[in-house]
Amino acid sequence: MPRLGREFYGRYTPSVAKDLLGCTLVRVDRGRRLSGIIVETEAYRGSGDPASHAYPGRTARNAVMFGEPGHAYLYFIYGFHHCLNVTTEGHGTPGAVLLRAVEPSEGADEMVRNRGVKGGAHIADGPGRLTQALGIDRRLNGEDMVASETLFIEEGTSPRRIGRSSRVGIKVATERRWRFFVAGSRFVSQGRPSTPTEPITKP
DNA sequence: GCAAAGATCGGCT
DNA sequence: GCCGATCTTTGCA
Repeated sequence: MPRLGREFYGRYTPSVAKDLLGCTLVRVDRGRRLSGIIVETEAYRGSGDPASHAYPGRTARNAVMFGEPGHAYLYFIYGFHHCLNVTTEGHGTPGAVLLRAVEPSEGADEMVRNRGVKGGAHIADGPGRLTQALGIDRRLNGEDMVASETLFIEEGTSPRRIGRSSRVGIKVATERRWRFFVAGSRFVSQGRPSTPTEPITKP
């Protein structure tokens, strides 16, 4: 499948987050292709979104969010985990979509090894698990996912039923339901409510 | 300089 | 369900 282009990412962030469901995240690690179908995302914007890293303004860490859409924004959290985002919007408006879970596709055996846990469950259902499974860390911060040979996203088929909820792990702006997931998928990180899709309204 | 909080995970009760 | 691990970034003195 062709990969997503700049124009896909350069849109209203919650729309990008929703449209990424069903697309394939690809990581080429030491010559091997690892991939998974995106089943859960969250949208983060800038001013007006207190839950976003970009809310207080541009800093050294969040600079990528203020740049060109389609780049990887990676940060280290809780002393243990990396989180992978793709930047959105552009033209001075910060935005990023947090990739929270994928359904393992190519190279699932290596993902299990990367995770280093027993059993086949919980391979990439959570932002920290996802990056560990695919061998992604901060060295890829700023990577241009439109042109990169090692980290990019390919087109896919939009899932039939999409659920949405408040974002996970935040304490502010919980009224915004900017977490999107494939309804009924057992690969999402938590909760499988059968919430129907609603139109996305701009603030 | 220093203190505090953080878009989490895994193990244990 | 609760708790501890571990470290980066940021804000304020």
